[in-house]
Amino acid sequence: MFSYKERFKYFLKERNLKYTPERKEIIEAIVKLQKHFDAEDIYQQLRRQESNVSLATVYRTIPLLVDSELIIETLHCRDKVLYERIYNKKHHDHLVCINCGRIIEFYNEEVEKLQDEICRKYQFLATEHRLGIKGYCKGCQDKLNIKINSAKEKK
Amino acid sequence: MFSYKERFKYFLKERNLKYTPERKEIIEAIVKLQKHFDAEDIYQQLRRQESNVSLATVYRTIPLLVDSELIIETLHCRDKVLYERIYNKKHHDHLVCINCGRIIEFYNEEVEKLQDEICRKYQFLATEHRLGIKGYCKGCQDKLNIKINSAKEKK
DNA sequence: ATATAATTGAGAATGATAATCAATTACACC
DNA sequence: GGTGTAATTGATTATCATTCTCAATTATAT
Ligand SMILES: [Mn+2]
Ligand SMILES: [Mn+2]
Ligand SMILES: [Zn+2]
Ligand SMILES: [Zn+2]
Repeated sequence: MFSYKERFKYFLKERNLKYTPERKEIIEAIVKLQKHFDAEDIYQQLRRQESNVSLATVYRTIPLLVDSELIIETLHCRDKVLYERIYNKKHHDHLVCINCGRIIEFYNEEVEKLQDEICRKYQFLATEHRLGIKGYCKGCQDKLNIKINSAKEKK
Repeated sequence: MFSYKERFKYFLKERNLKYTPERKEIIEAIVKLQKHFDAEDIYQQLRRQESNVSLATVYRTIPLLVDSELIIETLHCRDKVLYERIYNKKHHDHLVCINCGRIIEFYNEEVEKLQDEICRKYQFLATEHRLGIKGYCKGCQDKLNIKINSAKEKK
């Protein structure tokens, strides 16, 4: 069980790529980031930790992090691509509230099994899957009902 | 059971929006389009049918088509948003080949049921879901195996 | 026919991401 | 520890899908 940094170092060596200070700082930023983040979030975290890595380098490094299976692209949200760490983490899918943006993570064994079945049926070799359910979280349902009701009352 | 055009007309009236020649031509283009299309595909279809509707109007009309539940956003593919018609069509999900871009559609009743269950569990009110499985279609698996093998042989 | 709010096309703006390029640097090898 | 070389970087520019602006036009209710 290696750390993110060790795993990234190993991945780079494997490909004859260099382990630069910039890449070291980016990995350090990644492990500090919360659940779902985009390129700009990585950049901001770098600033927080006194690093001057450029945004261009952040964008250049993301594919390396994806290829090394340290992070994965999870969602598209407001025209931005969101990533999250996956190394040493369990796979899961997402419920996304279209009102407040809240993201609920879930894992369902049966869904996973059914997906395997579907892939077998179509002789499809899956590398990744994404189940995203959009709608309203409990909080927003309540909020919006209140609005609908008061709107009706006013009528 | 209304036609796409009738439904769109009705939707527009409901919202005090105008049924313009441009919107008529866009609806006519939509029903002629194949499975998955983007804004540019709509624009090209308009050209084919001798219409001069601008791309700006296409982009402006897409949200109306989505709101009226005639089309839905299905996939992000190569930084483009793909849509497909959903009116009078069965819901389905997608297998996408990351090598050749082929899209296989499937429907699985059990997956749908499990999703309802998951939403109940989290008191989540779903408006939409999307299950996308990425990987290699049978054809590409074969092609790539050949490549891998010949690469190994050369070594 | 009139009034008015909605709609349009053309072009400019936006914004995330990718590409360029000259200067720098990691690191394998001696 | 120096050397050579291909990889890397930051700064800048380019890309390109999508949105915005605005003046001119038009659908539709009255
Ligand atoms: Mn997640
Ligand atoms: Mn489809
Ligand atoms: Zn919410
Ligand atoms: Zn394929």
